[in-house]
Amino acid sequence: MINIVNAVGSGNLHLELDLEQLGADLNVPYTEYDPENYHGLYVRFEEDGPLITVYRSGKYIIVGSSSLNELNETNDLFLNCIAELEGISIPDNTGFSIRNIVSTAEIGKELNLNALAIGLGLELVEFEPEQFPGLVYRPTDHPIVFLIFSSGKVVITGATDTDIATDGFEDLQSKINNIT
DNA sequence: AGCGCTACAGTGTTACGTTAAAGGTCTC
DNA sequence: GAGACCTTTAACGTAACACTGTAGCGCT
Repeated sequence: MINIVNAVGSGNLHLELDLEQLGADLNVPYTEYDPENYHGLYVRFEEDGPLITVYRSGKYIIVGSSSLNELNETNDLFLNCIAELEGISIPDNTGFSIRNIVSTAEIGKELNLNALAIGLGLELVEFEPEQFPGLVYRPTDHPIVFLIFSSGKVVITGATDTDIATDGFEDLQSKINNIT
């Protein structure tokens, strides 16, 4: 069982945007544009909600959603707000898609990371406890990366679909059971 | 003419900033 | 004890670098 903690998606409005003007015109409670600090316009619908970063090219990124539903709802809200603006028409296909899902899971037992590193294959593993306490595992059969901790907790990142993360984690569990 | 050095242009790479989780280490 | 930092991942555009190639100059 995996638990999504962060979903990242991106899309394209296919419009050249004046970010300063857009930030002023958008009917959104939180916007921030400080080109001296960063060249993207930050947009939020809630103080602690997902963050939308909009670029001059019309491309945008949404980060910080704790579910795919929240990610898609935020995208819809954003597009509706843009569509309300005078002189801007939103294309039918913004190409919005999920780019990265970060999730957590639990193996359910304490792990010996040194033994696990050998069992998983040293060429697929990075483990430098003096630098970072988690073991980084990049399986060849799944397009994801695992951060595995001695407590048995696991962070799964790089997935573009929940099925990819779930399948990868189930595979990891069975590998760990064979090793330990 | 040929070589070596310097200066500049152009290209390529990297960091930035954002988000989230995990747990160890360090500073205050 | 609290908080920051370390690591990973993805997207994005810009700035700051590093690096390479070329041109020009001076010396032998």
